[in-house]
Amino acid sequence: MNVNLRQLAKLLELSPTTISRALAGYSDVSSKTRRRVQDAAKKHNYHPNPVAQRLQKGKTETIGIALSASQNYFKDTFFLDLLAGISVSLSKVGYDLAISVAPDAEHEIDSLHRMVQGKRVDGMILPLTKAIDKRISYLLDQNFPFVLYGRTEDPRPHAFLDIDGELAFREACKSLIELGHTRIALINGEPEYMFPIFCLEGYRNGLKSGGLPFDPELVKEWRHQDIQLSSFQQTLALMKLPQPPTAILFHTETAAGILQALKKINLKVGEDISLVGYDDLEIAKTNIPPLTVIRPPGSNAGEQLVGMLMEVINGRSPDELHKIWQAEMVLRQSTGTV
Amino acid sequence: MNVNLRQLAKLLELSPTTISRALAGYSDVSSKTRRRVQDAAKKHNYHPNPVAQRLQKGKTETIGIALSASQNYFKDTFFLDLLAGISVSLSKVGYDLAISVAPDAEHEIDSLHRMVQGKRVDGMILPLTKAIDKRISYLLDQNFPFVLYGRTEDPRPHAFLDIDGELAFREACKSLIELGHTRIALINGEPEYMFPIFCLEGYRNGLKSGGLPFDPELVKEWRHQDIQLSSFQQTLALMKLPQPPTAILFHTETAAGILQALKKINLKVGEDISLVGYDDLEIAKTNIPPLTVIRPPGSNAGEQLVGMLMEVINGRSPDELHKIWQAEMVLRQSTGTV
DNA sequence: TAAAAGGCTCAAAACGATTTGAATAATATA
DNA sequence: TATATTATTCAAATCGTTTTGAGCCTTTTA
Repeated sequence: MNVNLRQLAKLLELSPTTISRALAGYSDVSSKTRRRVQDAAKKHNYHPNPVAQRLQKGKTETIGIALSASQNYFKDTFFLDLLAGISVSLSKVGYDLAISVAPDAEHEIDSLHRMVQGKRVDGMILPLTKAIDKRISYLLDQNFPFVLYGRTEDPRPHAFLDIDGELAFREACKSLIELGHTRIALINGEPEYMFPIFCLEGYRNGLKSGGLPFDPELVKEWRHQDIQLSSFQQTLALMKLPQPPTAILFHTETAAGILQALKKINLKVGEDISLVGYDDLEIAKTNIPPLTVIRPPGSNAGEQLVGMLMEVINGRSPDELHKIWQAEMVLRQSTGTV
Repeated sequence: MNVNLRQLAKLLELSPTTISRALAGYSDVSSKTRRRVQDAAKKHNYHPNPVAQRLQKGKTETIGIALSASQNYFKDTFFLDLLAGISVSLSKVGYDLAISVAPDAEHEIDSLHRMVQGKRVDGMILPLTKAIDKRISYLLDQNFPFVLYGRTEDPRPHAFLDIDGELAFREACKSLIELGHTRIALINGEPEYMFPIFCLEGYRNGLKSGGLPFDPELVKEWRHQDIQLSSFQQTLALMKLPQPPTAILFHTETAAGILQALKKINLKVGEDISLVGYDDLEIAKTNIPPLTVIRPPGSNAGEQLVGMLMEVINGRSPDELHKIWQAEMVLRQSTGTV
């Protein structure tokens, strides 16, 4: 059905060289010939075979994303939106997206290795970074192009895009202090991941700038194996303290558990207790009352990551490829004065 | 760093042919030579370049999965588990998984087309099937290998794996009838998708076998753009009926909205009203009370799909490649007698 | 008018594997 | 001993592109 380069060349009584160069836009093809080639290509539905192109160019024109099924805190649309952004940006530059999902944390490196060592991709995108992340050290050791969505503690230069969690939680904390809150709790993610580390830092800085003491009792963690259950339990634990908090900072993926706990002990959100979540998931908008959140700039992270990765692949030094985006507060009815 | 076939051949003073055949396990290589080749391959970290193999073999050794970002009802772990199953099974047979996420429904076909027409994959896996599905007709028109996770109305033969939604909802309905319920509601997905169609059918059959009339007022639909909001509203609408239901069948992804609505009107789950959800998501286990659900056989769907697709790719007629799996009921505390 | 400069086009050599068909060496058969 | 078999190995062709380096016409320039 589909013609290849040689056949098209024969049809037009031209050499494969000329066809290839005409379609690739080289200036040493006369515009008459180019037109003729383009028309014929369209008519006969000619598309260069990507596998052959890859072999010749020595590039796979594929980038990889490695996930672990245990990282199940990709909630709601977040993950698919990111993937869509990456996917669309890649197809614009003719690249494919290969995805490898390890069944568990132990196989993370194996699947990375398969992609990298097996020359299946030209570069990698890594979301959900940890402070100490084997995947990242592996890629750095191999000197393989990659870009992180998130940060890590490895000091070697590398490209990354991240949301400023410190700023986000600092500002959220400040705004609660301005409303008069003095007992502000944080229900944080696991400190194994990098993002919660910044959240905690922002929270502490916010307290400090408002002249409030840091009370370790007011900081709890949820587990990502059972997000809702752990956040439910931690909320109950917080409210049982001798001096319970009047406001809670948290990650919106835990909202269902937190809200359930507050309901159980009959606390009215926005009146008895103030809530500020990070990330503007559906639950934040549809809950009654709707939740005040910190909204990360969402839609074009994928595009940005792809752009940065392309630069790394093309040899740009990753030292310069750092981006930190700011989130903004969206005030709704879950916050109020004390 | 990495050697290629020719270099390894030179190193061993053998021809590339012999190396290739030795590693591929041909019987016409002496076992002495084979051993020597294998050792050298390991020592020099030789891996055949997959791109070159693909060109020569005329296969991409890649299979594709096409999603749309608007299909945001991949909830929780369901999607990543499926992907993990697919990913692991594919890597066992040396295949890669290419993923393409269209930014919206309009671009679904474009991204499919890019994979198929551009010869980027050998076959496709399509989840979330619709009754009338452009993607499926496209693939059938092109006579391109694929397997569905779900069913469709297109009568042309094709391979699929599905969960028996009719049976699931029929049994759930029956069990509620046995508990004495006579007003049983269904909050269903959009009938554009195939699965809800079967759910409705099972619901009707369940009612019929229990001798109950079908009341259209008791059937509502949620929208997948705003799952929780729409299910919340539909639940309220149901309970405002002159004769409100005493039990609700639904899809567990809508549980948050439904539970919120019931709480708003102060109905006690498991006492004032019985609930049965389809799918055993985290919320079903952590809710108070935990929800009775219909649990689909989850873990190895990906493996099954890959196996079926490989058969289709290898020329097996898709007529025989149909699998329908049964779900089982898990009784918890959200169901009770009237 | 001869030489230099452009404009176009193409043959051949990659890219890195697999496969086909033939050649060689070793062994068995007549 | 000569011939047929069998066991190994390899040279060359192939997959479908891109790129390099020439080559042939025209057109300018001196």
